[in-house]
Amino acid sequence: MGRRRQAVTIKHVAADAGVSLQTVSRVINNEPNVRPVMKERVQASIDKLGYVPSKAAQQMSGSRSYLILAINDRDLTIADWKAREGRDWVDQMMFGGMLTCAEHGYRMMIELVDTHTDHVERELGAAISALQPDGVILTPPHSENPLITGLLAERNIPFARIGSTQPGPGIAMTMGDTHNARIATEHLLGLGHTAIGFIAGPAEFSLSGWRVAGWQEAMFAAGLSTEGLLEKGDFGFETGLVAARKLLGAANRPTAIIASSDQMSIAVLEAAREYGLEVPRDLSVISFDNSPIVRFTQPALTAIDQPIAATASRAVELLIAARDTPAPTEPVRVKGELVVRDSTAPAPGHNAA
Amino acid sequence: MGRRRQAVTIKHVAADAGVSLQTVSRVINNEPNVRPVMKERVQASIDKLGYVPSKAAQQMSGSRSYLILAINDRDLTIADWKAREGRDWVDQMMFGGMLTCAEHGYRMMIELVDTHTDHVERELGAAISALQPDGVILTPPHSENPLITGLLAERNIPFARIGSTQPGPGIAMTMGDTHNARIATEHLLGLGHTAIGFIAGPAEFSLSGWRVAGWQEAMFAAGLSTEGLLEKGDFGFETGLVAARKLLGAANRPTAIIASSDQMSIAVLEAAREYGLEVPRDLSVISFDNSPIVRFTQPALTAIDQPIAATASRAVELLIAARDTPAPTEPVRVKGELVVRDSTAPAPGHNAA
DNA sequence: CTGAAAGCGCTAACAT
DNA sequence: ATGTTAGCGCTTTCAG
Repeated sequence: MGRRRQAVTIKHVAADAGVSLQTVSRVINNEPNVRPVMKERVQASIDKLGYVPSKAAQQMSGSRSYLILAINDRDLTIADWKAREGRDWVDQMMFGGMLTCAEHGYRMMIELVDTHTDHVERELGAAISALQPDGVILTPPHSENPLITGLLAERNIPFARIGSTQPGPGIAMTMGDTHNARIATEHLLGLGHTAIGFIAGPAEFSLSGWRVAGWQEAMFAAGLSTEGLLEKGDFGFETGLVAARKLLGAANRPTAIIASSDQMSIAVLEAAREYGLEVPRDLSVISFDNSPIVRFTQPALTAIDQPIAATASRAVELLIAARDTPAPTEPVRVKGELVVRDSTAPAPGHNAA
Repeated sequence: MGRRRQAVTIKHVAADAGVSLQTVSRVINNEPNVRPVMKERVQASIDKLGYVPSKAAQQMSGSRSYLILAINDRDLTIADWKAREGRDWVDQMMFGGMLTCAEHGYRMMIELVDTHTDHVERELGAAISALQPDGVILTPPHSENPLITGLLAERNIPFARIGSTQPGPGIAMTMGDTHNARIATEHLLGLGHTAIGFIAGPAEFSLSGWRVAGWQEAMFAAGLSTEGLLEKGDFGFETGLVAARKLLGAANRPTAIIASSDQMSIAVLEAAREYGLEVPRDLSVISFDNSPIVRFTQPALTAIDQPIAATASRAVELLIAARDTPAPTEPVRVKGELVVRDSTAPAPGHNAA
């Protein structure tokens, strides 16, 4: 395997255009102080020779790496990939992140990092030393891990924290969980439901709490109680089933349930079947995530669409801009929206408006 | 934004261990000609200082980039991401590819390239010039594009062609399509079906033909005709529906249909409904791909699981090994398997064995 | 506005 | 077995 050197380098371009390396460099980086004539001449040579600057060399010489690193939880991600249950979080991150990166001449790379070990710092530190990314996107549950945010801050690398509103270094971002839970609840209120149950996600995720808050706000605003209507799961089917059974087995059985994940919503469907309840006639269900499978459940699930792609895209923009613009100090909010399908209907005995 | 230089470099390690840069380099790369004592001393310094070599610098100095590029079709991939219909091809490639890369200290990056333009060479050439990957994984329909394979061969970059058995440069790989179609057909034959329809994929994909071949082989071996039992789609729902209607509307209606994609299989389910046929009582269906949604259709689909992750993993291994071992000359075959669910049953009027 | 020089962190090639 | 030298391709000083 012969050594593979860059086919055409800045030198070739410089020689071809009859200018110095520096001038070519200025043209590449769109820097000032180049006469239009020169710029044109150089650009012509670049096009002619098909020159593309080497990212490694650019990085070496102390400029950018043109790399954004998206950090995901290793165990969760691998579990999703193995299970093939349709969770397309990674896909949607790439969708939003990669394409926006490409627009700016950047690339995005996914990096899996263990949350639960004490090697977090070693793992992330190694990735950063090896790759020297220009920006990092943190996803829950990494977003609020002080070991991680601390390391990034210390190394002076711009980063976005998706699913975190805490103050501190890095760009805080949310997908509008409170708002999303509120509009889901309001949708049900509008259908005449008054007993609306909620299955929350695990406490390690801040967004679990925000969603509960949105639901409670809407309920309180409607003058309704949430007493005995809140259960908790871990986003998975099993715990969702337990939670759903509790809700449906209670004396004051809700006529609608909002579950904080698609798997837990499917569990609600299952529990409803067990209790002989027909969805949506006897029970309305709203899901969170809106991953591909929700269109194929029986019935298809009304769901809050988490704007993962849009958020990743926004994160990339902010990270790239962070080079010259100060990062936003307030949390950046990218709101989700409700996609109405067949799992929601007027409350039993309620005359539709 | 202060300049971010490598925190700890090979120099620091060399100084700390009291050896030359070269010795440290040798230890890093596990090269011979280092006394165990030295090696230990250097390793101690590396661990102490938390040193991790910069990929950019390694690449610059003419060694590896430690990067494997996975090329996917831009339009198809973006369409999948947009549609969110559960196609998890990219996920599964990352699953297999990334993890295997990580085991060897490599990373994998997804790159989207347009098939249908004449910029293919420019686009891919640019990615290669910028990134200098140590290996490239080609997926259909890129795998047999001579513009692409030619470019890669010319630049002397090891590459794998998934879904291609043609001779020529690069490692040819298949997911056992002929075999897979055969076992699907045999499964149906075993259930007593004799009229087994097949909905093929588009001709641009070699694997479309292989699958047809596997089906035909099995049919012929059983002494059955395939006359009027073959239709074609483009892997999508709409064309699948047209094909399914043709098959089910024909005089000699098949009692079973194999469709070359999940979307087309869902279309078969839809068409069956139109014709008042109950699956699997009146019609058995086998799908290809086994993406997440097939478990949620009514009924859940029996499907051939395409071993995307396993194939990507194998590709990475072969690519990394290509540095010192000659690449395999025969096509590498990673077989899929049949996952039996609820869409297949004995043929009408057939007594189960 | 343009160019020349120095160096980023590492490894290949050549000493020793 | 170890060290020295010379670059890789680019950008950042610093001179003109």
